[in-house]
Amino acid sequence: MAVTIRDVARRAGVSAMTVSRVLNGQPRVAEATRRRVEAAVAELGYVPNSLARGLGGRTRTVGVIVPDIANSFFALLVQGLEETAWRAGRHVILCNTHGDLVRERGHVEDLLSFRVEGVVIAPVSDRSSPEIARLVRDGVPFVVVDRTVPGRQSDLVLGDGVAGAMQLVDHLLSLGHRRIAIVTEPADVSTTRDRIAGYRHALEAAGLPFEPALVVEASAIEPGKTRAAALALLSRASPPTAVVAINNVAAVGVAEAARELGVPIPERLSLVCFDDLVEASKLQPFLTVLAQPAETFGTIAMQLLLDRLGGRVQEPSRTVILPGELVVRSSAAPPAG
Amino acid sequence: MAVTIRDVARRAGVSAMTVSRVLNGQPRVAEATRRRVEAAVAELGYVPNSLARGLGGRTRTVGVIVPDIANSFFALLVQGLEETAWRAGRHVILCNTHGDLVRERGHVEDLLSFRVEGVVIAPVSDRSSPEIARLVRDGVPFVVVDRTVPGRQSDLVLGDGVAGAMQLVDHLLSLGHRRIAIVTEPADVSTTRDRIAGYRHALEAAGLPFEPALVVEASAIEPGKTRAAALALLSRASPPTAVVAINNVAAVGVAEAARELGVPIPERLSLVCFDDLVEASKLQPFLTVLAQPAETFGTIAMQLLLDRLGGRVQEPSRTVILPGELVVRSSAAPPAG
DNA sequence: CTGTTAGCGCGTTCAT
DNA sequence: ATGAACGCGCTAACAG
Repeated sequence: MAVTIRDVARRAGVSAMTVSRVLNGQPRVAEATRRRVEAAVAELGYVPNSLARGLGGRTRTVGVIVPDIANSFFALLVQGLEETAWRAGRHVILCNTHGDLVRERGHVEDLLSFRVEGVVIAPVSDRSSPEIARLVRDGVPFVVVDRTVPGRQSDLVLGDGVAGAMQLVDHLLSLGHRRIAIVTEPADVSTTRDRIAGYRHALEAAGLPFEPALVVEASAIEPGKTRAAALALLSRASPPTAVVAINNVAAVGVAEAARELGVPIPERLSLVCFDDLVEASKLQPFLTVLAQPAETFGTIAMQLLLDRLGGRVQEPSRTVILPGELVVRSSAAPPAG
Repeated sequence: MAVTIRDVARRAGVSAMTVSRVLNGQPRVAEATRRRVEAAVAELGYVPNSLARGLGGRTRTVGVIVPDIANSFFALLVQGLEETAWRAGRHVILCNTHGDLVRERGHVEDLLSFRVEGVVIAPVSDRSSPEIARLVRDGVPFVVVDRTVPGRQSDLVLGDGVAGAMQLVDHLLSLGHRRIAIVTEPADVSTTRDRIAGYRHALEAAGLPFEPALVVEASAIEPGKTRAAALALLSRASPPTAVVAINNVAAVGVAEAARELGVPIPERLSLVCFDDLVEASKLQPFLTVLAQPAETFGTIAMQLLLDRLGGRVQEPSRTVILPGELVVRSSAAPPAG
């Protein structure tokens, strides 16, 4: 069916070996022969079989595992990853876990079976550890992004959750807020813990108590949960005057709940969050955020992986912490009354 | 290095063939043998080599080519594609073209070289035709989404650009607008033409002239172009009272330009567009849009492809037109004065 | 029920 | 400068 290297060889009147040499740009081929082969390749529309190639050598393929490609943070991340991989002649096998550990495990196995040269993974949670272990065991280089996994040494690309949360909280404090809640995700994700830690630290540094009752758990996977949590939070007897949302999904949930309850933002509730909503912000600058360079997360993560594939790395592991940027818009204002 | 089927065979005291049979769940294997093999597989952490498998048979791999993964429409599309592929035991090789024909061509070749079983492509433009031809020639099944390509018969999943634009324009007309512009993209994309056609048709049906001067070309690839075009449009002596943006990117560009010029929306300019900005709309319901079921585009496109791979399709090609939904929010209002 | 043979398409020896 | 032979890991086809 498909045309093989032998078909090309026959057509050009040479051996398969010579065709292979031409294809791989090896030196010891007569110019005339090279031309004939190239002509044959073009005429036959020959495309080398990457599988056969990969069987013996490198597959020029990398795996990418993310929890939610529809989330703009991860979409941008993937964009950066794909772009960088492509520039290096690699292709990306994309795996979406939907935050499901079982699916993540399956995807790791599958990527292994495709003999990807490496993997970039934004793990589901701390419990992704066994999946990661699989990669270590098989000696497949990998880079972890956005969240860490306990007990695994690896290249890492992260945002600074502690510093970011502090900036956000400090901003709210400077506006005069004293009752600041945080709407989080499950604490088995390192990013969540870091951000909560920063939130707490900023509060305490300002001489304010850390009140566990103001830490409310939402979920990017179950949108209903976020809405319910936010609704409950805002309906309390003494609701917070400001909310730090742990990411854009949570922020959207809080905004929806506030609207539902007729609580205007920022007049009666200030709202800030991690991750910019790029399109929304251009449409109507509104949300005050700690913007993270999502696409850069991707380009750097892939670059770290490529470095390792190229064998030009001595360190056992490298960590890159990308600073976020506080972008002040109008969703946070001084508290009422 | 990696453990092979032979290692497993040795460990289980059987032949490679028997291991293969167990792995593929074939019937003619003694229960006891099966257990031993399964044990060996587990102990060795064996993962079958998909490349070797693919060399002889199916690769369980499909290619996905989109112009811009960072655009929420395509991110959702990809989400639908990946999810459906995964359910069918297939993996996705993701290719982002950035609207670049050269890159698209390269990607098609690469996907062919990986021997993907099929391809889902949102082509760059009409000029993607030769790339598509390549797929036809190699007999690789494919589905075209979101935009057509001239002269190519294939499965197709599209929105209804004509009807959608008519709904949008009718909405503006019903609000009393008579001077309605459309900010488009290059006309070598079928989707653009369809939407312009619908815009024109709705205008003429209302007895209004179609004025070429009110058709302004922007670009999702070059953001600067959109801004410049919108700026020029709104600065005219007699500017439009309403704008139909051909997609979310264009809408954002128009909103930015309006803000820059101090033109409030919807008070002095009504703005509507194709494609919802889901997060933005939940955050603050604002933009009146013709929402398209982006993720469904993906699930259906992949389903069409899988049907074809399964050989359970007789028709040479099938077309699915997905209706959009007019979602009225607050970015369009009756014209001033 | 299980093993042997052969070949998928390519690159890597080692010759010539 | 070019070619022949072998092997990568797996499975279909054919024994036994």
